[in-house]
Amino acid sequence: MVRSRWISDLHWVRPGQQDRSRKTQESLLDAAEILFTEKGVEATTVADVAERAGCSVGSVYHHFRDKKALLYALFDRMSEEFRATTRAALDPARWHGASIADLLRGYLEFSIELGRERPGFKYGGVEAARNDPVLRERLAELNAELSEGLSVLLLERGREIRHPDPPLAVAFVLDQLASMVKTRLDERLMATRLAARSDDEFVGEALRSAAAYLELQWDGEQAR
Amino acid sequence: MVRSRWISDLHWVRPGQQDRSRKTQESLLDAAEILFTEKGVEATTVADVAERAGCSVGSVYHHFRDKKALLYALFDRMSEEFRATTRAALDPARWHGASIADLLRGYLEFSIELGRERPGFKYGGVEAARNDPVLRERLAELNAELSEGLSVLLLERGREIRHPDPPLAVAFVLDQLASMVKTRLDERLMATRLAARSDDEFVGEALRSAAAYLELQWDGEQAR
DNA sequence: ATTATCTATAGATCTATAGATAATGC
DNA sequence: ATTATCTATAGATCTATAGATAATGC
Repeated sequence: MVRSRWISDLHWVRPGQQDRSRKTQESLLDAAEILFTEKGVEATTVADVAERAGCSVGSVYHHFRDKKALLYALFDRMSEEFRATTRAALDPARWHGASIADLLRGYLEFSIELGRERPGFKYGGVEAARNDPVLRERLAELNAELSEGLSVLLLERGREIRHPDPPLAVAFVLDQLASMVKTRLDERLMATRLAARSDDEFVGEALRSAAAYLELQWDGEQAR
Repeated sequence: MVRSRWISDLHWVRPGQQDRSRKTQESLLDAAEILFTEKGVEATTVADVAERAGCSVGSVYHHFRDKKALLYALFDRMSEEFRATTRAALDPARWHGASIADLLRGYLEFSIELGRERPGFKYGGVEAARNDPVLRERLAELNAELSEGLSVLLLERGREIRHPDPPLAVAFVLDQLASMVKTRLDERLMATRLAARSDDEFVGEALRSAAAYLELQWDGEQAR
């Protein structure tokens, strides 16, 4: 039986068999991650990616069936990293004894750092995914996983919340923080009035806002 | 002296001299607004715009020097509408006697409605502007104008605010509401957990959050 | 007579492939 | 012998123009 040289019939990626092959493939994905994020997928030509990766156009098509396969492979790679990072971050053992305020601070600092380190992530994921229904769907799943995990951790600490509808309040506050981080990380958005303030100040006010909205009570208060 | 037939040397738009000319031009801008917003500027071809507007490609180039001129003209048209609408909305007379909560509710309902009616606006303006430095700059000015106006109205009512730093708090809360509305209006973003809730519930919680964060006090409380 | 529109196409740009050349590892 | 890379280019797509045709308003 003749097996396809490609991993998938839909979005073919050739599995590299030599070391240099895998290296080239990684360079291509690295180049694509930067260019796709900076200029968008459409505005980036296959020649741009090849040049940045230091190889030829022909090489790109040796590894990836077409431009879309390159995008999908990049998305896969980023998904895996994102998933691994958030799973580690959500590990309950890591948060034993932490308050809601601790959790939210951790979440904020985590998302800001992730977005700064890997611009491709921003918050809410690859810009590229916005115009492709399949990727959009998968992106939604990734974000849902993070949001779910955080929700559970927060609701376990529901005693701290005096807002009359904790599930609604938790959903709201997570959306709120995510939106704000996303806006803050996207330097292409209009410079908002808050952009001039430091990250510390931003995180501080965001926490103050969340605490006030959730009507958090700390342990001393619980006994009253 | 031979005068250019174009309004500007940079982004030429031919001033229509017959009625049907102006009509075609409007149809082209209408078509561009929809297509550019739905698919993005790059993914939209000049032929797409012409077809949607019900005219030929040649006609597009009779009215607009090139594709970029069409984008700029569209941006101009939207800027003017946006400016007129927000100026009317910010008219101090309109808000005489209103509390901060009234103002914020007005702002939220206004932005949601505007974004729904004219998808090109969303919140924060034309998607197209994101990849063009000139438009990005002008978009920032538009948003700054709205944000400035709102800030003034809110700070005039500073007595209601018990947050220790009212200017910071107002900047923060305006950014917060803008980010959330933008996220909510962009159906291409991942379906957040809040997406299932009604607009009323969304506005209600957003106001509750803003009031708690600003530590608003109403008149009855001021006297204490 | 002038302005607006259409059809047809030149020219530029980009994706993807064919075929030749170089490197790797059994 | 197989795998990876490069060069050169065919084919598709898109922008923009040239030149012919139709509509408008003095």
